[in-house]
Amino acid sequence: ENIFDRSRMSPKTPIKNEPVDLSKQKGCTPERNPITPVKLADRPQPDPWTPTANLKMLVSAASPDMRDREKKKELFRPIENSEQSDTPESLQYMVDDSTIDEFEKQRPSRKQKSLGLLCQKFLARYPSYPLSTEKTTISLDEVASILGVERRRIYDIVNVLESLHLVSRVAKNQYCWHGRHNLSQTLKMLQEAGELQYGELMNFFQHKEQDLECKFGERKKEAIPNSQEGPLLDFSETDCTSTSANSRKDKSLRIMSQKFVMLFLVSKTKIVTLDIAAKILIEETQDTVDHSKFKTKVRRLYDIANVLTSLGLIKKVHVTEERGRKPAFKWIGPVEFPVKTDELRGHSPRSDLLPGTQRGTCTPHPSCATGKQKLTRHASFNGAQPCEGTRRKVSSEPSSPRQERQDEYCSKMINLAAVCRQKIEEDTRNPSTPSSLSVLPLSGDFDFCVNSLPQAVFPVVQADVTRLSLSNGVSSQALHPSTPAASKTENGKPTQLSNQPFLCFPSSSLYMLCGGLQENSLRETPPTAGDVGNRSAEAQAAIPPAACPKRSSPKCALPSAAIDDEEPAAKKQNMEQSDVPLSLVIPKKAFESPMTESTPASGSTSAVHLEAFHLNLASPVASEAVDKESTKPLDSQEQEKQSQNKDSDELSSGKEPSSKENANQPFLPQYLYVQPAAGLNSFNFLFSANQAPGAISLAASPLPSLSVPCVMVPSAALASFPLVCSPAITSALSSISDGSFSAATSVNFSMSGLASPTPVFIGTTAVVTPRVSPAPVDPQQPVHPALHLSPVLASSCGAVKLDSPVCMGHPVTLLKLQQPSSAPLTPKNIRPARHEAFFKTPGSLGDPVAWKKNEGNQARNVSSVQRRLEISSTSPD
DNA sequence: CACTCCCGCCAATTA
DNA sequence: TAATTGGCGGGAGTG
Repeated sequence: ENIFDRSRMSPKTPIKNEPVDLSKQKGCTPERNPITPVKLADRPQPDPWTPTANLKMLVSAASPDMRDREKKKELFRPIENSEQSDTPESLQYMVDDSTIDEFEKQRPSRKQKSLGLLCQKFLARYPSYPLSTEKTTISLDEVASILGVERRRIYDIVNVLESLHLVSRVAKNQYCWHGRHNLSQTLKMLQEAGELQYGELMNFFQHKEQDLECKFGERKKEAIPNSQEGPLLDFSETDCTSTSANSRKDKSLRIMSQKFVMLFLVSKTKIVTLDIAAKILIEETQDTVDHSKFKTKVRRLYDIANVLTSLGLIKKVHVTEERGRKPAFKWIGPVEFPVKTDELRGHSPRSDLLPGTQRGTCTPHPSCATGKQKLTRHASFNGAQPCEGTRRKVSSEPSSPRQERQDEYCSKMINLAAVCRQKIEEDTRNPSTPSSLSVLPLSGDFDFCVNSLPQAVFPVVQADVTRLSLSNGVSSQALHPSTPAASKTENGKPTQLSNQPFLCFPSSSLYMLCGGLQENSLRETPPTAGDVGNRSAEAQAAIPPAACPKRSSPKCALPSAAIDDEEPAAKKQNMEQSDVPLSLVIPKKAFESPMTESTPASGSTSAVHLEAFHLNLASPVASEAVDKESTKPLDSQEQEKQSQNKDSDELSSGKEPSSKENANQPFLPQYLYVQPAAGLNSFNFLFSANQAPGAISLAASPLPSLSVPCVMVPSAALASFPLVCSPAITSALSSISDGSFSAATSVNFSMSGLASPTPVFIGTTAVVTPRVSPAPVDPQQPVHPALHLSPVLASSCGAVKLDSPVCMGHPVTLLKLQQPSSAPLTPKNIRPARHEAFFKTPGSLGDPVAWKKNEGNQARNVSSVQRRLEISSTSPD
């Protein structure tokens, strides 16, 4: 077919331009008709083709011509005419009608030009299972010319293939064809990553939102995983990548592709709707909600889907949901992979992944590959590991297993986040307000916020968690006395507070993210504690400075009340100190009851979910932690630091900000709050901006980062509100909820009214310890555990204030807080630098090492997830 | 009209 | 600086 087309087309114009021109020309082209007779089949019947055969044909035929043509295109255009004219066309031209029709046919219909088809052609050129020994190099230029397409299109294909390790980039314009040998491994990795992440979420969701689940469940699940996935992938693979280009690549098709695939692998149904996937991806990316972004994401997903379809991994289907029929894709590729994890992590993954990529260049790769590299890479590694680095990071290779672990944790975190987002999104959608996120005026900021949150938070969190025990908690404190945390603690809030992890609230759909705001630091908090921290916060803030305010305002609402009350003073102080944890919340009361209540009463589902969640997390975490530790000592440290930072940040940010003054408050914590409008099924998330930083810090391991403190609240519950986290409480909590949790404890939250519903609370920090504890030493491990969620009931106390008002109202609000304060909080180890960089903006930092990554990531915010991941990974020192 | 998604501008990166 | 990559979104093709 192609050939035909080519013959016709190619002669004329190579590719693009033609359409229009062609039309005219086409008229001319008639000649082709003669020629094309064959063509008939071409367009219309894509399927039929045999990829290879056609390809070959095309190639053979086209290649020569095509190449030239493309290049010539422009030239040709003019020429085309001539050419065409040359041919009988002119005559035909006359003929027009008939000819024209043919043209049309011939004319490359859109379908013919589709990326999927192009991909098939591309794939046809290479053996699915090339001899392991030999490597086939692919020249982009050559392929482009052969296939008669713009190079740009080839990039689209190659990027997706690269994400699956079917090819790897060797050098400029040069890719190495690996074939599908590694595909299963790659898929395993992705699946694992996805599962880890989303698994928890899944459970969580499932329990709670069964309803949603029905429809959404899958989605959510998927979504969750996705989010995680992204990161995971990123981490593992990205590490390198991230380093180099956080910015662009984060959003890259490559990453999106991996995430997308992860979703499928995670999904029970194996069906992923585009919208869900888009949402998920956006989340990760942080982008947000904008409709435009959504559209863009969808476009990209189509691009990816076309390639995956060509690979025979998915097929288009339609899913009928509430809203109606939605386009979706079903996974038709392999579902089970034998070794998955082990291999992946152990070696196979890498080998597979890497290998695939191949970069033989990077011998070192493995090491490099590992997540950390990125981080380190930046700084130290760059030089050291050129391999990948040189490459571009290739993208994602799955590099190291370790990373994966981290990733897992992270992913979990992420998943949660993702879930939240999804919910949010859903809510938004459903509800009247489509884009909840967008809702916030902050959009820009918003993005940041979001990004930051997720990214920073999650990743960070994980790392921390794993390594540190969440936040603060235990590990950090215990483990790292030296850490800032302690100091903070003194201030008033225990370190733990600062750490705070997550809170999950049952009901409604709010999402709050809290971050420390720069402002805080600015304003009030003098950087005392940790300049760095502050800075970091600032940095973050900086990025979106504008945003901050915005957010703050919105958010303010929420927490503010509660926060204000409590915190104000304390908070500020804390902030200064750096802590501030989640004061937002409130709650002392909560403590008490919460735990208990939560567990039992609360409920219900949510509680359960949470718990489950915890469990899940914990286990993985722990393992990961261990692994990581073993593997990466650095990371752990970093993580710790991060965690600390986070904690502090979180805490600080958490509270205050929101409530009161939002933006400017002394410290505003940054929160990201999202309300789901509609029905949210809800989750509410509360993140503290602070965390992000922390998270960032984590970077060390790519993964890790659960530490982030987040609070998720179910929308429903929100109404009541509830949650608060107070450091103090934490302890209580810990005891209450799970043991695990308690230890860490930092988290506290109380839910007020909601109790019943299910407030869930997840605290990273606190929890950690206990379970993990064993490994206390390694903070990391503990950390994971930390994540646990503990459901808490909140009493209605203070918490309510916070949220309810504000939160509830808006569909979504994100606040980004940067919270500098936090940094201060836990200054610990954290390197200031990072934070700064981290926060700062992307560019600014120049920091060395970690920064880079972090910065990059952050800077970009955009790509939130990835970056986060990256960031986290970065940490290493 | 909605869904797809091609096309290619142009920014980010790299050489 | 030039070339390579690749994000992004307009807007056209398709149903």
